[in-house]
Amino acid sequence: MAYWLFKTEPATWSWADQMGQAERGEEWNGVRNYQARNFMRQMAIGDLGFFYHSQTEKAVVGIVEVCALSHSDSTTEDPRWDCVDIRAVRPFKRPVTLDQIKSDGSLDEMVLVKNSRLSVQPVLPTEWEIICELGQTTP
DNA sequence: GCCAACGTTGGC
DNA sequence: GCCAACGTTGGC
Repeated sequence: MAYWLFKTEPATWSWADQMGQAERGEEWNGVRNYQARNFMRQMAIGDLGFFYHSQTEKAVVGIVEVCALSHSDSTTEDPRWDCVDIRAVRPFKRPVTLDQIKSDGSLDEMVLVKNSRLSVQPVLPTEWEIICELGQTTP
């Protein structure tokens, strides 16, 4: 099983919105970047991901699970763009801020730090554990 | 609101 | 196939 990170502007699609979809899950559509798309194509059912709020909040706020494999993005006719579906698993007891991640020392190699613009990213198992611990949340 | 970083587009 | 121009994103 692999770990990922999904980034969103909370004003557009927030953790509350995602939670509202409950078990059904929701398309992670709107991605128009090849790297991000390719990561989604690699995802398997049951893979876990961090849900990250960019801009105003800049924090990991919850854990999601991939519940549908990559398929065509319903928001475009362009056949190049695919997306997976994800559903909320649980919120972080305490959101983990970008500041915390940057000052931790052991998370400097995270894509979130090195390439802040990539909206779908892989996360290493060690990074997953550290951030779950910071968020006081079971991995 | 600014700007750096990065990705995409299009002309050559 | 290269590269300049442009657009977008996200942190500050």
